Amino acid sequence: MPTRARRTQRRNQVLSREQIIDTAIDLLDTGGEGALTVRAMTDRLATGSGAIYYHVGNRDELLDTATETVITAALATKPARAAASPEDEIRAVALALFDAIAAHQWLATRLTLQIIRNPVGPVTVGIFERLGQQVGALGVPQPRWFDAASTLVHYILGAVSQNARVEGDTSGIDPDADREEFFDAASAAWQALDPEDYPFMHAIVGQIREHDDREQFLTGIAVVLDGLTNLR
Amino acid sequence: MPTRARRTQRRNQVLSREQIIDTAIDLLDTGGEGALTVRAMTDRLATGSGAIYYHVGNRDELLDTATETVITAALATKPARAAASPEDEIRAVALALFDAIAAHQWLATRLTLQIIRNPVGPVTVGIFERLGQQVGALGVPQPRWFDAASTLVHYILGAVSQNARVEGDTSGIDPDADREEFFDAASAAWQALDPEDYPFMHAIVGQIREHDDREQFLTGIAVVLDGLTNLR
DNA sequence: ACCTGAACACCGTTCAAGT
DNA sequence: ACCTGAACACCGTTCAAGT
Repeated sequence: MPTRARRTQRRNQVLSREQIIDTAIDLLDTGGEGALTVRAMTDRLATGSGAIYYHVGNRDELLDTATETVITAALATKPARAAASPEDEIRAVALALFDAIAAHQWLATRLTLQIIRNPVGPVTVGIFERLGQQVGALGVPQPRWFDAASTLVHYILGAVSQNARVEGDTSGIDPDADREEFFDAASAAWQALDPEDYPFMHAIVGQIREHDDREQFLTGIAVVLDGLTNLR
Repeated sequence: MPTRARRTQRRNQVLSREQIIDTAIDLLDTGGEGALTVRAMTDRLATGSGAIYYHVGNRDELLDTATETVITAALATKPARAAASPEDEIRAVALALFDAIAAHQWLATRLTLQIIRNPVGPVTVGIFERLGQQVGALGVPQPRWFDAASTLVHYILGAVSQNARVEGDTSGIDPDADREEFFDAASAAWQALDPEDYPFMHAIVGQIREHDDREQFLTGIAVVLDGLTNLR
């Protein structure tokens, strides 16, 4: 009769699941997916590998839980105050995801993976519900709600994933300088393409150089929202 | 003076780079990214690991080359005949990518990865050029070409990636039966969600069950195209 | 020039054993 | 109940050596 749970555990539980997830996220942020090794975890947490497996099952589950933690936090942004338009709500969610992936590069791959194989988890459901609740107010008729929400999710996740920066090679010292160099090299390469075969790339090199990822993302959302308005 | 290259090589070159890439693609298609191991390669090709490294550098490069091969082939679909509309052209490219990922599940992750870190390679450039050439005809003004093409690429790759099926667990015997079961379980889980908290998910369970991925994809493209028309 | 295959450093995961 | 850490099977990659 467990009316009162055994109060003193055998030993102080020194390792919590939460603690494990937090250091996992830390390792991922610092060195990308490759840096999340069981041994790196045991070093940081000063335990044996068994201790980790006692709490988390396996590496893949750890990755999924880390994803869930970050995304849930990102979605927890308060639904704006009172009179926000559906467009504003959608933009808020989209930008929250954009920023989450900017802060955690490894998320891009993992997020897609989770949506593919765990349509029932809090990540997939959370994103769909949050965005989906707005499409009605947007003027989309009921029978098209799923189509509309899917289009939004596809665009947002696609854009956000492709804006993630290079993973693994976080070895480079100054991230900004890296980005500059990266772009210089890319521009040069685009310029070098045969204009006969690649007229479009030639026409837009300048635009690529000057564009701002976040602004372009918002433009894309505006395009999709506009299109959804005409969905009958 | 190498006016005429040494005609007889020391030994018949028995292993070609192309051959290596082909078996890599085969392994990937059969068992997902996890199945592409150097040892599996040496078994299939009856060589030592060194032979493979002589031709390809490393595993990551092999994965990239495989991606390049498949995507290039997919894009090589002839640009429809004469009078195709820009919308038709875009749809043709989109569906080619859709089908490529359907046939090669591992592509989803790898394609995004390549676009992120190799903006200069044939994959990124090929996709952008092919789609981009149409946005002018669509009525998008020059200064917005990059925005328009990006929106298209983001949507298409997002949608196409999220339609990829579960990787790794190709262990299940009958893929169709699997899909059925998978959907039944998902539907049940969605039904079980609290309708107070998840009104949208409840409203669309039926739509999810009945929808067709490919059709929905085309709807999404129509939405984006429609939105692009108003991009000034 | 092209290939062999042993060797190396490093993985994720398990499990008997401890407290 | 919670943790330890040696052991296992398996990785990707290198490299001296062969032809």
